[in-house]
Amino acid sequence: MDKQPARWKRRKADRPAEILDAALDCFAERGFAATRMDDVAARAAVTKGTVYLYFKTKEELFKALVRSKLLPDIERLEATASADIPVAVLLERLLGIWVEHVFPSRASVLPKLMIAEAGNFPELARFYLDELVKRARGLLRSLLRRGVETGEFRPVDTDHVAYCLLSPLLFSVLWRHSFEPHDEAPLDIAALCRAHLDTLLNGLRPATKAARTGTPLGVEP
Amino acid sequence: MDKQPARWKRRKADRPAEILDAALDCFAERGFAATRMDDVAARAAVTKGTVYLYFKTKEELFKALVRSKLLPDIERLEATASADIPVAVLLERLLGIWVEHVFPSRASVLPKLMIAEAGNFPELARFYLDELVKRARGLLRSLLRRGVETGEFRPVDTDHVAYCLLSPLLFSVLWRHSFEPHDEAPLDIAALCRAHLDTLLNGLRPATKAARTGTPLGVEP
Amino acid sequence: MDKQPARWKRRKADRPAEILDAALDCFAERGFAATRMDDVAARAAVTKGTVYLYFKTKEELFKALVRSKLLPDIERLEATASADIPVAVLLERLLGIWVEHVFPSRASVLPKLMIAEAGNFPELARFYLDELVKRARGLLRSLLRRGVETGEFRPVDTDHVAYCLLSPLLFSVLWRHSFEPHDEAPLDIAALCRAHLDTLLNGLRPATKAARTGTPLGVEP
Amino acid sequence: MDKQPARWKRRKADRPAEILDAALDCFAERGFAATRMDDVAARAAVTKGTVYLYFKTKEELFKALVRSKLLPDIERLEATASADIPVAVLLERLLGIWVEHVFPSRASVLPKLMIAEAGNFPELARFYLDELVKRARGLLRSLLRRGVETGEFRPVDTDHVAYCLLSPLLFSVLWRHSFEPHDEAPLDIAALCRAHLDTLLNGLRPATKAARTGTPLGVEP
DNA sequence: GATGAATGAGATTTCATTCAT
DNA sequence: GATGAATGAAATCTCATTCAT
Repeated sequence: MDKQPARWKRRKADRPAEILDAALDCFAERGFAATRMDDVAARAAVTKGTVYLYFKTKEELFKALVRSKLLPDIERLEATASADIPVAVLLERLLGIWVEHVFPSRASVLPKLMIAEAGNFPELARFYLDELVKRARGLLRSLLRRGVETGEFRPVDTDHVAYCLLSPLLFSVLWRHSFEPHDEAPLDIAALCRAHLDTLLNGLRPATKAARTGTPLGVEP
Repeated sequence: MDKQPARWKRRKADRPAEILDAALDCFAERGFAATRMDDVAARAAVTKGTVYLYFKTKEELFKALVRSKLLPDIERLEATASADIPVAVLLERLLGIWVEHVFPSRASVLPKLMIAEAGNFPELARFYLDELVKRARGLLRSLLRRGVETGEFRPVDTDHVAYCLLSPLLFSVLWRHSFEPHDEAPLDIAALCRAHLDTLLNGLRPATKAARTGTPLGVEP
Repeated sequence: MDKQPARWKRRKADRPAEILDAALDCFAERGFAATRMDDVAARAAVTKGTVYLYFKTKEELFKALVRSKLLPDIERLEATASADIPVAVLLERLLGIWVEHVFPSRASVLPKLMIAEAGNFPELARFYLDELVKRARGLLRSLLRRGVETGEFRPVDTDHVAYCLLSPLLFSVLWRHSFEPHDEAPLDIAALCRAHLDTLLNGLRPATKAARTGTPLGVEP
Repeated sequence: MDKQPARWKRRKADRPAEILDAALDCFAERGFAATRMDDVAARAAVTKGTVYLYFKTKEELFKALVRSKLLPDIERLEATASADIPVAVLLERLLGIWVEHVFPSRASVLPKLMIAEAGNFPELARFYLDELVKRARGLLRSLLRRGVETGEFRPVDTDHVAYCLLSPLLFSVLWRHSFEPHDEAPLDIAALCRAHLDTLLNGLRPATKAARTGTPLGVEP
């Protein structure tokens, strides 16, 4: 009577998605451990009990979050990379997607969360490694190999150059969700990617006759 | 008589350092939140009360840990970088230090911890940013600028290339403490640094006449 | 079309009974507190809401269960006991009913439940005491008194011998629902009742001259 | 400052025993499930945290309680039963101990608790069965067998008569902790044991010539 | 009548922190 | 200085109960 006036209003099938969104925000702000289920519930505008209605434990919530937010991105990147055009152009497009869509999305905290919590969630770490990291790594490696095979790039250790290709991208999202808020100026992600692409493609360009006379590493013995 | 004989009156002056070492291990394994003060105390072979004797709170312990473990490394790098030799050689040395000393040290978890907890420890994040990140960033930027000024490198956006230079190094320690244990093969840090240096120095090499006729980014407009 | 066709419009009148049966099973397996309304609903193949449609609270469900399952048994026993034949024969029949019908029935957990929860359900305890225990106790007492009055039994403290008569029967159902599953062999309820009846009737047989010369308790002073 | 005036007063090694006593009281009153750890803590005059300092979970507390309170009683009974005197005298003594020490003790709720919770604590049920029930059962069986062997008792199914011997004793403690508080008059445990012993010993007395002419069960076929 | 999404009070359990010894 | 028993606030998770549909 003097109780709640009007609960049970909504009855959506997207309650789980709403909760996942709320969880993403909370985990992004405070990390996994420091986020309370109450926080998630409050941000999703439901009660704690409702969260538990859809996710059996906090760990399951975290896992569901990681699982649900990742595959779209990697699939988009994979689709882009399958086009039959020069590798350099593909790389430019991939970095463009990163600048335009990956970096700005709220889901870009997930790599940080995964790195931080991999030790505490071995099963999830393996999932993330298999479904995301290895696919991305394989994608970059195959692009680099293709470039080398077609003569677009000079021969390099493609396995490890793939990490070099990836690292600044990973760095950008980590930085954004850790130190950027405390730094004087925000990271210019477009400039970073431009500089990265510029340096890398130059670094991979096949040696010309003239260039070949220089020392490979630019270091005099 | 039934007590410990005065065998190991351990040097009391070392207690704090021992506790910090224990804390480093614990935080490395489980992260900040999941580490209990009991864990730290047990690993330091003291009681919880003793930990509190030296560190007022768990947060203070974390801060002291981060503060105490960082400066040696950055100072070593700064010292190395101040030598008056070609920048390429300096970079090679820096990466050598990374491979030999930074990467293998237990303290290499700290970047991961800091990235994970920056949001929860603003004050510490600022300290880490000022005393470590900015110094490292400045160091790399000044090296790159010197390379450009002396003509050793072609003109580039040194501010952002500095991040590209740093990223694979950061990646290596993050990887080591997150996914490496779940991956098939361990990361070959030496190979990574070799590939990184190779690509980067090539990418920074001033354009020769022949090279200059190619498209800068290797991309046809 | 995508709903259930009107196949099994189950008789609505049976719902409460079905729920009570489900509740009996659940309470039997886990006890009152450890049984969730979800369990009961699931076993009755309805939803939780339906259970609440018929039973206002979990306590009411428990009370209704106890109330509904008991009277048939006691009434059967009372009917049997009213026959005008020797008490010894009556007792034999009563124990036969116990062996054949009471012990094997699912409702034989109820005494255990009542003993366990009497403290938490005073009102129900009083109901059970009045409607069941006292009636059973009165029945046994009157049988014993009749036996004494007719000279079939020797004079004894019928009030307390009634408890002795009852105890092994109670024991049998308690045992069945507590330790029997962990014991090596199941309880042979028929043998138990045979031994009980044998000992008791012998113990109640009027002393003969020869016997009377022995010490009453078989104990030499 | 305006905090607690004087905690940390006591420092006893018997804290665990105090908590067990408190738990016994609480479980006795409300059963296992309905007892909150707060209740136990409050009755032991400590805080919840202290209870968890000594007992890892509520289940462990229950197990420790059962384990700690039982062996003394059974050992006392076993010691008594080992005396080399007529079995009838021994039984009289055993029932005397029951009346004087077992029945009145607070620990006499434990059988009720064990019966109620055996289903939820299989491991504990097995412990109780092995360490208590089987020992008691074995003790009674061997006494009865000895009586039969020495000719003090007539030949009977000792295995099942043992249950008949035990049942009224078990009944007494169950009754005390379930329905007695709701019944008009308390159970006269001494009278019950007297009646039990009287009936049983008479029932076991070897048949005399005169008695042997009667029907064994007092029932005409 | 039946449903089941949602609630919210309350239970167990954890752990950083304190302080008498 | 060192200890460790004790605390108490807070977090996770459960579940009896409600009520719009």
